[in-house]
Amino acid sequence: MDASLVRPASIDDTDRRILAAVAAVPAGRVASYGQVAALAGLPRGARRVARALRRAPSGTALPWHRIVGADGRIAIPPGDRHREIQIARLRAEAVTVDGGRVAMARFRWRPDLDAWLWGPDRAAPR
DNA sequence: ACCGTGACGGTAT
DNA sequence: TATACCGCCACGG
Repeated sequence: MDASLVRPASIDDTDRRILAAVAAVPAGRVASYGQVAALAGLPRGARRVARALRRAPSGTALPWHRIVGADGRIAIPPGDRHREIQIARLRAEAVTVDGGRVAMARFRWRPDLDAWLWGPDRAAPR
């Protein structure tokens, strides 16, 4: 058997770490591509994160919509329907999106702060 | 192997 | 705050 048929080279272990990091972002908060990369152990892997999400199946349960640019911008280019989907999903979680961007000072995920406010293993507040 | 491109990011202006 | 550059990394022609 060709392992590539079961575990395509297009989705390696690095991608798995990236997806795991994305899955860790709680509802109502957002993380930047670079932040996710750092969590996945890829200091300069922001673009790698973007690639992983771009390739993820559109029906995935992954909270990919919680990932935005470091400055809060919705990074998906206009014209791609996923851009509107992301905005709608964020708003559904009470995350404000103005002028195509999220106020990072208010919605950026801070794992340490959440732990301090709510304790471990608990969803973040809005 | 070369080169353009991008769901990026940090710095300078 | 916005724009311009440039470094970075992987992909595809």
